[in-house]
Amino acid sequence: MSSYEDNIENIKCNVIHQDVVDSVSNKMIELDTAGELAEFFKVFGDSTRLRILYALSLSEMCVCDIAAVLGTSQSAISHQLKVLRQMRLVKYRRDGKVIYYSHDDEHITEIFRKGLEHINETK
Amino acid sequence: MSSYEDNIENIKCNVIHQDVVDSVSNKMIELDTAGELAEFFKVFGDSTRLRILYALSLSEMCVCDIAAVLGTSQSAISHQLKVLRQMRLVKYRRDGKVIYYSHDDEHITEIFRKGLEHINETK
DNA sequence: GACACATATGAACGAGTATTCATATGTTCA
DNA sequence: TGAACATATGAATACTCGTTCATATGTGTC
Repeated sequence: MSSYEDNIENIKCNVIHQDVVDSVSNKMIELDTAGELAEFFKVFGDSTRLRILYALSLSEMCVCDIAAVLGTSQSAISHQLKVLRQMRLVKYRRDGKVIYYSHDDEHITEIFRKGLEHINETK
Repeated sequence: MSSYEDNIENIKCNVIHQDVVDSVSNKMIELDTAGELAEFFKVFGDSTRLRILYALSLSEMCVCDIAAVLGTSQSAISHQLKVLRQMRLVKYRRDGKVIYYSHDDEHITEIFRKGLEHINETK
């Protein structure tokens, strides 16, 4: 049993193909852009938000109605609508006490469709 | 100051438009499906995974090369590749000691493109 | 102005998760 | 067989995030 502390530095990961690494690095997405993109997709990564977006693809709706359809508390819906608003995925209009939400992005439906295609294919 | 404990039940959220709620409920996405879809999009909600997927869209790569391009530890990359594998987003082939990863889904590029369109429009 | 109601929001709590560290597995080569 | 290396993985830690609870804000009505 030899002391492995001496050469612990050797137990690491080396670049195998420098040409591939260089080529990919040049065309690589910016770290900031990847961050923004991740933030965007993160919004779709929660079933409550997903269902809100789906419901709104069917009809403009007020907060109480969304809560009723999803069977979720008004507060939870409201918190999530704030996220969707900040991501510019939904817009709203006020009519008296009631606030109506609707989609604010034409990509949502397309992204949904691609996602559904994926999970249906891999079953 | 009256006791509000008596009618605290009244402070709640009521359905405003029963017709809309019924109509949307009928066409609503299944809870299970929404869950699966959320799990799928959750994968795109992390910048490390996003950058791995982006890198792989440019070229098939081994784990060490991916780590080099991203400037991340081999272990972190390996953990995330496991997630991507389980989601059937990447596949791999072994060549001796080296394992090469590549895309396993044609929807990835499309979904990326839609996401980028969104964040570019809302700037 | 007082009340009812639709919606928003801050704080707290619990659940989930990305990374790190240490180590295991699997393969090549001598 | 044993050293070297590419990759995988379990456990621990730190951080993020969704919901709940309590309450605030804003609007219409009497």
